[in-house]
Amino acid sequence: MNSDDPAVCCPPADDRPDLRPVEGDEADHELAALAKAVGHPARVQILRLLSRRASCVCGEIVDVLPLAQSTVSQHLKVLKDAGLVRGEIDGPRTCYCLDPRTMRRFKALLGGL
Amino acid sequence: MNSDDPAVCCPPADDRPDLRPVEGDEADHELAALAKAVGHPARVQILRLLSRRASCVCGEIVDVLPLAQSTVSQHLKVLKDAGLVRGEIDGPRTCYCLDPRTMRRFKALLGGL
DNA sequence: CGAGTTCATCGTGAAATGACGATAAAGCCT
DNA sequence: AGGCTTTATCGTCATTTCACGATGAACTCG
Repeated sequence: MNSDDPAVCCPPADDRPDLRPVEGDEADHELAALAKAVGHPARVQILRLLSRRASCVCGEIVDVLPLAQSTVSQHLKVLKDAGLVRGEIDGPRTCYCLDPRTMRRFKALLGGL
Repeated sequence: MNSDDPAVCCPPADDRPDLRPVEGDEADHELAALAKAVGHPARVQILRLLSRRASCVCGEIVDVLPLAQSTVSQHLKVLKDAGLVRGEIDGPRTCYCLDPRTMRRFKALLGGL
């Protein structure tokens, strides 16, 4: 097997179109949930960090943010539950990256109003 | 004076460019605050309502949403404090409308990541 | 003036959020 | 195996949010 993947956690990009509507009750709740997840400065910082480094970071986030490790982990969970971020276990650590599909969806929903 | 303005509350559109950066600590907090304001289904519904009707609504929002009047007023205050919505007193009622400038800013900030 | 609207604000209680330290789980290295 | 690192989860506490009814302020109209 090719054991020389340094940080293979981010999916290889998904360009399939998203056919879900950007209006209606469903879309409203979806948008609210995504916005809520982003509605905290620390989480915005995490997202920006992940968008900068194409490569996925893990515990470096803890070093950058002025927060306790458990707090950062909580924020990562919020982002992961919202689908904005993916986490892949890589040995003893976890590798995080943006989910570009959900990011696009968020922008589309916001654009819908 | 021209007293025949039916609902003159929305500003006449502002096309001036927004020169503020879309990155950095300031932008992070700005984005978080905007997202937080949008992070509730009722508030998304209000925004959508206002984006539909070019004309500004006021207490019609209360009729549409399944919430008490005071609750709707609270949500409107959140949106207003975030700058996403403008309210103009028009006689005994208040006329609300989107602030397209802030909406654009929100989309620009989100686009920045 | 006085009654009736319309909306904002206050006070309150239940629930969610944000932060932390402590602890547990899972993997690496010698 | 044993120790070390890394991360997730738990329990807790303080704060914020959400929803409501009640009250108050401002305006219109008879």
